Amino acid sequence: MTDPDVRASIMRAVYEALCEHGYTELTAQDIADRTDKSKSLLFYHYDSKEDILGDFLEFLFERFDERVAETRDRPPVERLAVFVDWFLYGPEENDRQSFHVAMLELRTQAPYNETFREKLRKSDDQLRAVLEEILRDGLEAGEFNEHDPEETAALLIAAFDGARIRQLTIGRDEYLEQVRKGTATWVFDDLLAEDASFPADRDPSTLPESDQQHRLAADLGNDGNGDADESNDDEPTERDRE
Amino acid sequence: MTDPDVRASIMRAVYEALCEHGYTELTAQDIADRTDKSKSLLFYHYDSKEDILGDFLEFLFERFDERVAETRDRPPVERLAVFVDWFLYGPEENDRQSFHVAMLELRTQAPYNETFREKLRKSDDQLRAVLEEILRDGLEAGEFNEHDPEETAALLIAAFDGARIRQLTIGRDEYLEQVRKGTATWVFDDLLAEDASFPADRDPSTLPESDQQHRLAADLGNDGNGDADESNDDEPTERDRE
Amino acid sequence: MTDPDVRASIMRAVYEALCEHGYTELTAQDIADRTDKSKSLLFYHYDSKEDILGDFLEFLFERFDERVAETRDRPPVERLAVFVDWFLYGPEENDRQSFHVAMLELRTQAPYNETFREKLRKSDDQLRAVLEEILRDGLEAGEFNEHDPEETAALLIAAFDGARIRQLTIGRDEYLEQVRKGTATWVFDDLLAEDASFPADRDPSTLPESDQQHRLAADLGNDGNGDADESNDDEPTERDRE
Amino acid sequence: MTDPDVRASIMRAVYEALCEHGYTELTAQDIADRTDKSKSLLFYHYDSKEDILGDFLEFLFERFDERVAETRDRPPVERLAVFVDWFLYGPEENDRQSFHVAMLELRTQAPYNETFREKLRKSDDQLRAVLEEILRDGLEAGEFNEHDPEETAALLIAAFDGARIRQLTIGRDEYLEQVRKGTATWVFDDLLAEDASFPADRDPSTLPESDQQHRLAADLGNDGNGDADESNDDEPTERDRE
DNA sequence: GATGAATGAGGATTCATTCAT
DNA sequence: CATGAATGAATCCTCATTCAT
Repeated sequence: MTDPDVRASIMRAVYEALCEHGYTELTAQDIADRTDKSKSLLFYHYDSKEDILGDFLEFLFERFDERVAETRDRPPVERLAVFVDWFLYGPEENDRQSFHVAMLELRTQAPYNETFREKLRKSDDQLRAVLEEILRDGLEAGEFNEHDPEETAALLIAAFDGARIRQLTIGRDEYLEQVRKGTATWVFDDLLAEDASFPADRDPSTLPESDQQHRLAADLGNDGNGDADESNDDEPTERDRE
Repeated sequence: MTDPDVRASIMRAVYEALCEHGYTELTAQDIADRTDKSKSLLFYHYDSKEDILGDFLEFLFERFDERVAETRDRPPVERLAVFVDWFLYGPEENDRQSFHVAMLELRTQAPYNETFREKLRKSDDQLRAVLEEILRDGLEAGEFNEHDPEETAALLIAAFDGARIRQLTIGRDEYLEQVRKGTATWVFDDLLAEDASFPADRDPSTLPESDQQHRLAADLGNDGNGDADESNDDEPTERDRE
Repeated sequence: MTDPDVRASIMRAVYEALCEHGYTELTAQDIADRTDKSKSLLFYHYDSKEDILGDFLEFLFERFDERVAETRDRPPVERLAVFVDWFLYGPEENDRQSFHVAMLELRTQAPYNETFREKLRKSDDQLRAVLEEILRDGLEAGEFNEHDPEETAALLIAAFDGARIRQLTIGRDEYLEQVRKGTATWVFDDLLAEDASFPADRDPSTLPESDQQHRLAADLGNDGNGDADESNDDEPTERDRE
Repeated sequence: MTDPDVRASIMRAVYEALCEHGYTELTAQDIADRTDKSKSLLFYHYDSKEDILGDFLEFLFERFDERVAETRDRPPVERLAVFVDWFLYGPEENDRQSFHVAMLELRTQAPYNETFREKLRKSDDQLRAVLEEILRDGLEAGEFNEHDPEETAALLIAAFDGARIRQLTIGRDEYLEQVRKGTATWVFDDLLAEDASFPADRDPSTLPESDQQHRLAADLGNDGNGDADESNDDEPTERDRE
């Protein structure tokens, strides 16, 4: 796998195929179908289907890396708010749920798959590191009250992840809002120095234009608003079955 | 499906097969193999493999129902501690990880499966109801400070679930302890009236003898320490592949 | 199989199951479902599914026998007209097509099944014998011109059967009318003595009230107008798949 | 399915499998076994077993098309005689009965199968068109007396088809001769202008060397006298059961 | 007689992966 | 590089038939 263009086109195909079929129902053919190349070629570039997905995780990780740096110059409170919104609501509110569902499926394969596990660990480490950095910066800047950044980061990430997962799997969208309010009540209100306050209600208009995942979609060469199913609410999208 | 014994034996087979193969790799044959009956019989009792798993979720739900009542007579603070320990650590510390991993796989299929979704929703509703009940009881008993039980329950469950999921998928056991401490710091310390305090460190010896999931194992007719893989730590168990 | 009531109820179940599922898709369960007894009992009374169908053919044959006698006292020309209408249009015009389609499927199994073959031969022999009898009676009565009854009977039955089959299989209803007119033109017009004439157009109102197959339905204990699909024309009924 | 050779080899395998197993008992494996390829390959080229059979009907239709043209330059009376012989007796007298039985089974599935129905209709339309053409040509050439070609064609085809079906299913070979004589008596003797006469007895020696179905066999790449069962008379061949 | 339970022997279809060209 | 063709190993599910009660 030398040619970055070929890789990019495969990665994009994987992304789209995951959105439409989910991970469990994903076939090599599904990926090839979203490429202008043949299925056989996939196995020329990769040793196995698993290998392709492994590289996809790597690809995601690389993109994430690039994006994180971009928010480094913002003040800690703002970065924290962006982080919360990004994690809890993802791109375009409920958009791309199907992709996140597929990623969730993939995550559940990590216990059985060394490669997946390793990549997801790197990703987890990095995610916590970013949040810890924000918290530490806030401490140093005197914007946050004294606390243990590591412990707090772990709690917040667990809470956000848990909320997102329940929303994605059982379609309970209200979870997101409840958990957001819960973190505001129990954590942020105490975390922020007395003069500051975490926005009680989420106001999307204050968000920076291009958040992380918009960028992911852009990187993948689509508009982040492709032909994948996006509807949601009470009835999660049925898997696309050919 | 009239005979409860037959159902029980199938449910147990499903449990064991899930532990050994995970959900994604689970075949009807795997289930039958853990029964003294033939594969065809499964389809005599159930319409499809999916149907079997659906009933398994129902079965789990029924057991859970029965167990919850048993802790009702304890004081709220104790119930809360039991709840946290049960959720975060599950039975026998790291035991039966493989089962929980499989359940996690199954949960990720809910977006594609109406039946799974519905059962998991019932389960989620009940779980939150139990925690809210504990919180409300504590408020009424004056053991807890004023707070919004619904919001708090949602936050705690999300955090516990998220921690467990990360531990299960990427094998980061320290997540559990970090999140436990985080909730103690940010939530429980404020929640409990001044004279009470949430145990800073978890001490298994103080736990009541038979917690929920020991009971599940017992219900399923095994010792909760069966032949399923149990090793964990840094390297999650590889799926048992025939 | 001693009890005639049991046999009758099974025969009726076979009839209904054939109407709804066709022969190829017919299962022992389908038959049992239309009985108030269990599937196992079928195999108590019969050695095999094939055996059941064999007895069903026998049953049909017995009914047919009884019916034929009833028209014996009519004049030959009238009997001939009834025969043609009965054969070409069956009961209630296009009704019970599904049954006849199933019987056609069954007939095609005769080459592989000694029992079926034998019963169908008996049935064929009898059918030709009846027509020959009519033709011979007409000859003797001077109502028909000189001809070879055996040869004519064979031709007519082949033509009627072929027309019916094409109508049933490819849904070309016009075949029936064309063949009826064809036989009138080429056979009946020459067959009938100069003073008589075969009705050029078929007029159902002149038919005797209860023709053969109404009786079959009645014998089977239903109204000959059950819940089986009856629609037809250009698009033959799709098989009922549970 | 681009390669015509592959298609041809599959079509031939279908033909042979149909001869040996009949339609009802035909499995994908039976077809693959008569190929030098694997069963999976069938599903690479076709979507389903049904799809294969659908294409087989199409294939037959194409062959038939080609053959019809070849007799176009003969005089109407001769074409009529060839038509009758071909239809009533098929290739090599009683040869390939098993194939025709299988086709009959397939025809009875048309009511349940849109694709089969459509192809069989095309085939039926063409068959009648050919006969009507012969009759019309004979009228124009003054070789046939005045009549309605459409009506006559329908009658003849119904009679021939009905005769063939009865012969195939119940093994009454005499039907063929009787119906042939019947048509001669009632139709052809009147149809032909006074100076001509339809051959009273069938004399195979006068038939043109290569009739239609010899050609089919040849097209299919075998000698028309393959290893399929051919015995007949009173006891139709038992289906070949593995 | 009657039945619920049980099963063996398929049978259609899928899919990751390989290979000749 | 690229691909169409090819396949082995599964996998779910069906169903006639049997059997213990």
